[in-house]
Amino acid sequence: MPELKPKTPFVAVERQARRGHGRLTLQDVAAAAGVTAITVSRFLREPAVVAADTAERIRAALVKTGYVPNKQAGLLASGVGHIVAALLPNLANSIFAETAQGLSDGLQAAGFELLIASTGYSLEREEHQLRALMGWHPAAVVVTGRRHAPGALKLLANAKAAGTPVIEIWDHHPPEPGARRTSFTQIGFNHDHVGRAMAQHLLAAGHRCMAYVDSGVAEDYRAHERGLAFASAVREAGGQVTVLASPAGDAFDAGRHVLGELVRAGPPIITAAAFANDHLACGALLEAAQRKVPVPGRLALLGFGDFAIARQLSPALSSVQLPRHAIGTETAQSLLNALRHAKAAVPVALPWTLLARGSTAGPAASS
Amino acid sequence: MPELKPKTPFVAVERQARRGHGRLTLQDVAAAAGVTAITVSRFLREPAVVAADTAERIRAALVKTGYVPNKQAGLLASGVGHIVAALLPNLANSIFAETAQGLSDGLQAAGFELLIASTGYSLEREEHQLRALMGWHPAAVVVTGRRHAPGALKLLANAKAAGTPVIEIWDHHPPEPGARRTSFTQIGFNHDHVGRAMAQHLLAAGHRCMAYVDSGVAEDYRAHERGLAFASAVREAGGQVTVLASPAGDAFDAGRHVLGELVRAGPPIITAAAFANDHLACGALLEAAQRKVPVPGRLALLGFGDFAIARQLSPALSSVQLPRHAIGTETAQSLLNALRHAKAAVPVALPWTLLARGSTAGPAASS
DNA sequence: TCGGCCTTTGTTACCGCTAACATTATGATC
DNA sequence: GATCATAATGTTAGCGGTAACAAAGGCCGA
Repeated sequence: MPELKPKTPFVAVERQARRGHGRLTLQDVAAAAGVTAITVSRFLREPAVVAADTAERIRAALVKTGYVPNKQAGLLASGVGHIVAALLPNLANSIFAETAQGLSDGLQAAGFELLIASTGYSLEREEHQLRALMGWHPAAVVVTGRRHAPGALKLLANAKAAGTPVIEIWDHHPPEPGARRTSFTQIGFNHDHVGRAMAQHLLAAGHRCMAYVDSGVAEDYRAHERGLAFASAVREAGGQVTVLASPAGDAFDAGRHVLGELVRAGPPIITAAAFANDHLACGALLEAAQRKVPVPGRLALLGFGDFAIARQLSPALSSVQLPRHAIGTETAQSLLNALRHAKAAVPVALPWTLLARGSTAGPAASS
Repeated sequence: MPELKPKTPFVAVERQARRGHGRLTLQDVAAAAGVTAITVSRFLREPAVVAADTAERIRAALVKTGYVPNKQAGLLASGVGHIVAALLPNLANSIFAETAQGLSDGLQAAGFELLIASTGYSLEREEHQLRALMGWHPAAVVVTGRRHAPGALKLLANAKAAGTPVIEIWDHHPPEPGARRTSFTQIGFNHDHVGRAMAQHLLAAGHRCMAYVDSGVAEDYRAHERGLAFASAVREAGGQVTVLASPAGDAFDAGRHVLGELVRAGPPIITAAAFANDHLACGALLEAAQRKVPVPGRLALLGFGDFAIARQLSPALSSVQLPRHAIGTETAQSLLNALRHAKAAVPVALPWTLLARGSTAGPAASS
């Protein structure tokens, strides 16, 4: 039966065929199994629908050829993808690294992949990265914090409008009164609350004159926000607050350096300090030990983040334990649910705990 | 057989059109600019080739529509992509987090994206993740270490054969004599050398009876390898070595726990210990301080990794400084070069430094 | 013997973009 | 002004899959 292919353009200039990119395709597998591409495609997605013996041949062909499906093509054709794009300020910072790990853990189990980029806390870079990531048409987008460049905001709003879940992590904050912007699902905690709780903790111990040591990263608005809330709470209670900026560079060293300023300050002398993160606080704690500044007797120290080292020092550093890993896993869960049920992801306020340890123990030295 | 299937059925049942996935396409932009899709496509890739006024109209159309190119489609059509797939044991571990950050830094500048996954040190999970990542047809693949499951090895070999650079990071080791496997580009350092250097350092300080405290992660072959090399070197010099496994869980706590075993051991008593990482060593150092075990007088401690905390303690912890971040950036460089010149990535042995600090200072207590 | 229904497989078109080739407008050359 | 190189844009086909539809064959009851 000579295949007469009726309408072949006779002359047909035999245009230079654009050869494949050299990879194995469904066609190859299909040929090896004696079926057509669509049957293999079906087998891969829903093995039950192909006949048992065909399935067996396909299975063999898959193994023999070592076929790896091209997800670009699959996504293009079906419109459903399995990429989640995530933007974090920094991957090296233990705080975000654990969140990334949590995300990865939660997503991998469900067969999603993580396309990740870091912004270095810069909104400009965030927008740029976001634009690049959106090109992959991710199934969901995860960004850090609720502040974004206008262009980024537009991209996110578009994505949301197109049904792509958009989640803001590491924050959980009521919308600003004036702001007229699309709201996205937030998974994290309220930094104002944490700042106030830090203040309460120190006030309860009898401190009146305190300091907040801000992060060395100027763009870390969350640390700044905690500082503002801390200061408000202290002032409302009739206390005084100094806000110190910590130098850039190694955070332990920065903390050590800040300790000098803290003990030198006054009158009135500062009897307690809250820090933007545990590394700063640990640096100060270590420096205090070296200078024989009694902690908490002369100066109480309160960290943020409960890094592993915090409880190892003596006195142990009081700190705020955060759902670092949980932010990642919760985000993954929320996101997967949203995708499964085609509804918006639900926001989650995650719990944090202020752990009172030695560095803020007992009533303040009234000295 | 229903001979020749003539041609189009005239009436053409107006088959349900498979509408687009709702996103903006090149067509839309082209329409807005009064040109065809290909012209916009060209403009995006090589602005110089379109006429100045056309370019202006296209630019306007792009802004107006807020177009984001579909990279799946682009990659499918052109075969050139900008995804780099990376597999790391763990993203939360500061050691790999910094490498991830380095990779991200190096790649983002060149417009590449990072598709990342973690293996939890499991070769099985590695193979699984790798298979998933390969489906995106990445421009390059980065894996950690030189040990892989057979299936993973096959995938990597296929990728390499297809011209995709494959890089193994965090290791740099001559091929095993017997092993018949494709060799991949390695960027990292030789763990045997480090293990031996650690031994030399302690031997030089006069220690004869020592311990190596292995990682709590059984699958971390590199830590194990350093331990073996350490033990060999010590024994070759006539010393004795005990290898201790550290308990799983928090590494500081594990280190604290191990310290008890170290001081209890003997006779002959152990006068120096090398650790699989700085967290373990710091735990031991802190515990020693608490128990009033003189360091290095009674017991010298040597870490690995030079984590930020190491030099903050007193005595400061001697440790091995690693190119954590550089492994990432070097890998990115090597990979970009390889892609640009279509040749294999060059392997790189990166430098490390043993930093002698207080915890191993002076000649050993001869006691 | 026939049609109806189900199971299994195949055909066609299309996802959004780009390589290769084709075409048209423009200017330079003789 | 005819010829040809050049610049700018358009046309067609195809990347590797999948949705929608179609068809072939088996089984069944009437």
